[in-house]
Amino acid sequence: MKIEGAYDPKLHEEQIYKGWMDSGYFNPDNLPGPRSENYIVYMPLPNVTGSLHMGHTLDNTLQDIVIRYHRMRGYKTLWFPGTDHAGIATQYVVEKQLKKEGINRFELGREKFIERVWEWKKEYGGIILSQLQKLGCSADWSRTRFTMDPDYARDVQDVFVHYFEKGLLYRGFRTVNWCTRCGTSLSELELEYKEEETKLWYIKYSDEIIVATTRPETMLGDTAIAVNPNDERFKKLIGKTVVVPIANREIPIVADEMIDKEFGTGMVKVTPAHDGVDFEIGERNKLPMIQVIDARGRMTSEAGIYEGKKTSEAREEIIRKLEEENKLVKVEPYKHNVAVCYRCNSVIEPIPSAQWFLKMRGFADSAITAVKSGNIKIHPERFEKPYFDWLSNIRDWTVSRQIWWGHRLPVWFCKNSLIEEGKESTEKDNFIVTKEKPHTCPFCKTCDMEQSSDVLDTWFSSALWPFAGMSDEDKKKYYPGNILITARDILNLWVARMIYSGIEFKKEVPFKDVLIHGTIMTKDGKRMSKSLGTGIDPLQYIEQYGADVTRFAVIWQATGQDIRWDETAVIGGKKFLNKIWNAAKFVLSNIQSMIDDSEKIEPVTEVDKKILDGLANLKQSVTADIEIFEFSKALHDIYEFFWHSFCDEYIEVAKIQMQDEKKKETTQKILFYVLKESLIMLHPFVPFITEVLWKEGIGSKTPLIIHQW
RNA sequence: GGGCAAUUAGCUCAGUUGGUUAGAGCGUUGCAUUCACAUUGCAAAGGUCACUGGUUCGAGUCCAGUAUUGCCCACCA
Repeated sequence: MKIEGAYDPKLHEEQIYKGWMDSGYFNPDNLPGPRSENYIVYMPLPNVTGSLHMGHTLDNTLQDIVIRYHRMRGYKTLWFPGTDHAGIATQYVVEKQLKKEGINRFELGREKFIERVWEWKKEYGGIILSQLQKLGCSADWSRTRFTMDPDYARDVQDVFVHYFEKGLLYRGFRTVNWCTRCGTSLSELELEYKEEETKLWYIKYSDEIIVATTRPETMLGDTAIAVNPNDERFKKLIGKTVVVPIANREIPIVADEMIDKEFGTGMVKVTPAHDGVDFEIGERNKLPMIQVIDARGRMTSEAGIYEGKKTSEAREEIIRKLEEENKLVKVEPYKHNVAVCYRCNSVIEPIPSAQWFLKMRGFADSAITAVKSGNIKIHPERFEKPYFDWLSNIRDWTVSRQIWWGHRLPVWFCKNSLIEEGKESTEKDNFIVTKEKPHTCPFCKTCDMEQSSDVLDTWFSSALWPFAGMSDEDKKKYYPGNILITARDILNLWVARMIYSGIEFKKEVPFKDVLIHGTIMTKDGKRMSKSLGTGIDPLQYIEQYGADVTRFAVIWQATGQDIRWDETAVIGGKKFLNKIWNAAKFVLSNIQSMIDDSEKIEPVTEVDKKILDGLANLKQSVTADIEIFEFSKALHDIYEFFWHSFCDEYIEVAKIQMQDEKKKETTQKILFYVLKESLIMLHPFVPFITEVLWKEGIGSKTPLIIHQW
């Protein structure tokens, strides 16, 4: 009983955490008791480049609550931690580092560059995980995985080969979203949109044909004009041809349902090589592709005299030329969204290239069924709608990336039958898919084959997180999990992909519940962002007030809606911890020896009865609330009970009751009992202070972390 | 263009299936107390529950519409 002074988290948190680590109780294999039932959580992978922000703090505190609660409830609990290699993001970070040294990755070469990334990972890659430990997260760190670990990589390659052999993965030459800075393709989920003030140029192709465009420079790659088949004005034009100005090429006029009669003139220039929609129109109408912009964002030789110029330069010159030729009939100011790379913010250029695609229809259906059938429940339910919408309209997923940091494709090309660049075959006539490097080339029988230089989209590997890279035993024992807790922005990007991957490879959904929590924003309702300088650093709170206060402040506000961060919740947390500490100090200094509370306490007075009833009711409601993920409500209720019912009312009366020899013993028992039970209920929320009081105040030999709820 | 959410005390938010004087944290005001805690206690002030209409004996709570704000999705070039 050495609870003295005021509570100082700095004196305890590190030591308490070490005690937990040493106990081994984060690992389900070390937990005492029968524990027949699993409770498993797969941590949403933080990027290896990450640093703890408010989003992580909320997300991981919630996960820690469910883990700690179920551990105390006697489950075999396992929280799988790890980091994501975050292909583009990490490559970008290391490239910036190189830039400071005055070199770029091409000068270094692929192998040396990857070595540098590994070095970077070794030095900084553990930061986010150690920050989660500071927060008190009770994940099983002995099972930490990294999505580029050898075991993980092997599983990723198996999956690739599996998809290919099932005919679900194909190579195609298509117009894809391309980041000219990163030099890679991107999936639609990796794009962000930025509003841009631009112009809509009306260009006259002939007297009858005028089109409106925001990108005049792509006209050099036009291979058709399209109109809506139901547009009476232009029906007579369908099937005729027209000459593209400047390029002087004859192109057909085609019909396509996709064309909006109301927009612009109702006629559209079709550039299959440089626009996703146009590519599809091109496919439907069997139009050729003419690539006028290259992978670096410069005009190609197909652009004639504009070859080598940046698209912006080419645009200006083309507009000038059109004016000279009287082909520019109107210019309107126009506002629209341009796609930018989610990592480097560069404008996305759709260009045609050979990529690998995963057929999504079947997977999407299985992911839809998993939720519709109730095998997986999404909370709150309203998030089911965007999930279904996205999966219903899904397109094949571009899984290849032209960067260096990532899982290299297990694809091998014959060196002697390589096909002209930009015209790669989509047939299996010059490559094979296999995990091991082949001994002899099946095509030319002489070369030693060359591995594809592409790597996989990062999400291809994170989609396998609930099982990839685990030991064979863990794969059997610790799948499926129970719940996935995350923010809404990765519901499709990641959660949906884990669901169908789990069904495909484990024949069972990876978790039963998906809990989507609110997003933490600034007090003004702005998104917290490092680059905008609007972020609030949770580490600063942990440093100043301790992890418990930080967790308290986050949960206190996490009611399910988005959170406008309220600084005063931190003050509230700090006061509450002080209250807990002092109440414990009072109770423990007013009892002579440790009380055996195993026998039922018989209340003597009305207040005795009231507090015991209150406690019993609280326990019931808190338990129920945690089960339905109402963590904030549970915390508010404990707070209310502990502060007002216990401290303000009971303890005050107890001071008087303890003067009376007839009531003294019962009062002491109740004080002790209510304190103990309160610590138990508070533990998942504020684990450090409760464990300190449990160990040093109550003097329990077994830690609170495994004490029965 | 479509969808979702929010609008309740000065600030940030609760308010379950419609039912007596609408709650909390922080802040404000007054009083008290060095007896676990001034990181305290007691008390108080402060709200036409965005607006309009409807259902009902009764609505912050249900329905319709309006306004404002935020988020997401979308192939209007």
